[in-house]
Amino acid sequence: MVQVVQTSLPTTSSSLLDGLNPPQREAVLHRGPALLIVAGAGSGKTRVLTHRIASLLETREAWPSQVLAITFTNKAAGEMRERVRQLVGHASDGMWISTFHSACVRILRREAEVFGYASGFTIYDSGDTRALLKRIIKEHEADVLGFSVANAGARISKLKNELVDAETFSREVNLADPKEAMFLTIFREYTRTLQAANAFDFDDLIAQTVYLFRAFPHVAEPYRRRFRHILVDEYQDTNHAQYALIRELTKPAQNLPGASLTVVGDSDQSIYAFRGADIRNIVEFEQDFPQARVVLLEQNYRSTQTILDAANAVIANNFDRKPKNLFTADGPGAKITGFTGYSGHDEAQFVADEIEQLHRDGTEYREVAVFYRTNAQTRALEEILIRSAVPYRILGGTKFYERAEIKDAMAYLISVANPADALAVRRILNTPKRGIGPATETQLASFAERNGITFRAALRHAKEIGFGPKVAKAITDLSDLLDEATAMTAPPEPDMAPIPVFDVLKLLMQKSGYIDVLRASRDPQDEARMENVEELLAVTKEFQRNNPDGQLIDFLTETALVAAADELDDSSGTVSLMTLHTAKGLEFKAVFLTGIEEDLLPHRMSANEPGGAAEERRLFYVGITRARERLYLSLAMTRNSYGETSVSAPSRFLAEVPADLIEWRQSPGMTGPGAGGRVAGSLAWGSSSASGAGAAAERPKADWGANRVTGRVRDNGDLELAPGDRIRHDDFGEGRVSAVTGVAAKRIAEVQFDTAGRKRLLIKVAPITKL
DNA sequence: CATCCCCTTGTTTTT
DNA sequence: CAAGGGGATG
Repeated sequence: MVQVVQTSLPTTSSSLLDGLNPPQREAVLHRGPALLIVAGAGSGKTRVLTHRIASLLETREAWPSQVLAITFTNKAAGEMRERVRQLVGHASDGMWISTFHSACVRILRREAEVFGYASGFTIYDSGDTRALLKRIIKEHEADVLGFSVANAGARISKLKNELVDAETFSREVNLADPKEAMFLTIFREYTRTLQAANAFDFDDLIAQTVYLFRAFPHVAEPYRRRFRHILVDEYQDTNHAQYALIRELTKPAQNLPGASLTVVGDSDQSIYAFRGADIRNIVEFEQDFPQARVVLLEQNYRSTQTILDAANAVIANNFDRKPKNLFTADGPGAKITGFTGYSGHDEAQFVADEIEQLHRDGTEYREVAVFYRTNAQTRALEEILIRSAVPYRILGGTKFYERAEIKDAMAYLISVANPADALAVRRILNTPKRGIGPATETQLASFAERNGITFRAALRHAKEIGFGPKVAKAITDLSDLLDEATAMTAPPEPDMAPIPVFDVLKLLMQKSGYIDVLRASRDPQDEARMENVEELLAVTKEFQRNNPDGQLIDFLTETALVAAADELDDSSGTVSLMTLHTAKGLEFKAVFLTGIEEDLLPHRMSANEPGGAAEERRLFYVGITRARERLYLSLAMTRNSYGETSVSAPSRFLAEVPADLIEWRQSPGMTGPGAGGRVAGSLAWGSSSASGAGAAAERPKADWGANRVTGRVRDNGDLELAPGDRIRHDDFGEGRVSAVTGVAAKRIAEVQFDTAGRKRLLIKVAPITKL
């Protein structure tokens, strides 16, 4: 096919192509309806995408406003915007560079009225969804049929990602099956409640946008006309709803061909099947878009060849994939370090010690990351990192916005922004305690239902319902407070500027008595809660600084859509801990992959599912390819879970890493007789590990025997230590203090142990005694 | 209506 | 081992 368009346009300047390899250049320069960039890990895809956008602008093929770029996380979006700005200056401001979810919220807020929603809708997070489902399941006693919040929620989510809503489902369901009938009831009620609350859950954001475009073509039309160039990153992780959205947006508009679509992805990094990601979206891209061009990026600019060799060898075990081989022009680099601990704590101690070694050798803490398969594994790591005085940060996990006090504060704001949201109002009804119990709540709810008004509105009628004077006053006070806050956000005079979110939240927290209750409490945990509320206030201030015109609803949108990886602060001088899933798209100089054991990686829940093991292998692959220079693989012989210690076995994936790439500090084969007793027999290895075990056997056993670590935590109060003091450590034996740094609770002793080497210990919590 | 205590229950990843 | 629910008590 002749690309007439291309030759008639000015060409992209050489500066945009400088330093790009031939396939990268092709990916920047190709013009046509559809382009698939198969980008292996670390192959410079962000560079290609940003240069492609800059090229489109430079040749005047596109206005900034015609560009829609979709990334996986807000952090990635911010990064891309920044890099585009460096290339084209403030022209980047007019582009939409965001996640699927943010883009859809933006569209929905604009168009909500078209299909019966108000623009101030609430976004329900997984916690809200859980609470709602819990209530519905309890109400219908659905638990006796085997329904749980988890399984019902997962199923609803799955259906929504397939664009099946409750009514569509009702047409295909077999009502003779009581379980199916019950599920339909749950699904319907869940949908109905969300609708009544003027709320969308995460899945709705995508699915409802698709529905909106399909049901109201005149709404879709302006978006189709506007976005002429659509670019989607991490395409391998799109689900059906997201795919459908892209299809809707790339449909021809009146007198206009469909937008040009560029997708970037790597099917070897598809790790979100559980969330509905459909690997077929990328595998069948060429059938979907018959005129598609495919460009392959295989040269890696991130990792050493050793790391790439390991990654290539592991992923080669997945069948039905297109062969792909990552390579680098840089050297082989250091070998991969392997370590087998006796326990999760022992493994964690290895990680802590090794991080300290890296740090002494000049690697900054923020260049180091520790990955794991499940959040539960953070416990042991945290304990030891604290004790070893290694500064760290956990991404994801119990997130800031999931803490009860933060959810409370947010519920106050939501009650103001979206009075239809009964869940939010009910949450704050008796928080802080004002003597309004479940009975009162039920009465309010039924009053609202009888009179066809919202729960929020029912609060204004407390006197008519006939509560006692105390209860009625409590309700009226709350209602008045919410009214006062509402008036602040939506001033009666149109030319008056709305009051900043900070002041609204402060008013709500003060007048509701929330802050007073926390302050008066003797519970030490409430002190932390107080600090969290203050931190949230600081967040609102920061928000106002970044968005001078930002409304309450914008603040709520932003906070509802923060992802784990968004929290990563590159300037922080701390080690990053995160799950393998969160690690996608990131890179670090040194990476620790922990818990490389059967039942953990691959996880036992997915090992038996069809395609499960392959996806877990991709997860391992993603982890490996995050490392630039140093990669560590560790596992433990025993692991504590649910109060019990169980024996674990090395992951099948470990044997897929060529043995000559790993230098075992302590291999699974070595943790045998004398150390782990009978356990060793169950850890028998394939032949591939034999040489690894041999190489590491040079180290004296006593050395790592001293590294066995227990999981107790203690408090030494203000034990005084000075250089020269002799101490005894429960795990490391005796040693001499060589230095003391830090102050108060953060004093750190550097100790030269007689057998266990040099360690840094947080004096307050380390299991030590002065001799 | 609030608080305390016992019991059950659950074991993956998340926008 | 944890958190969360349910029941009994103040």
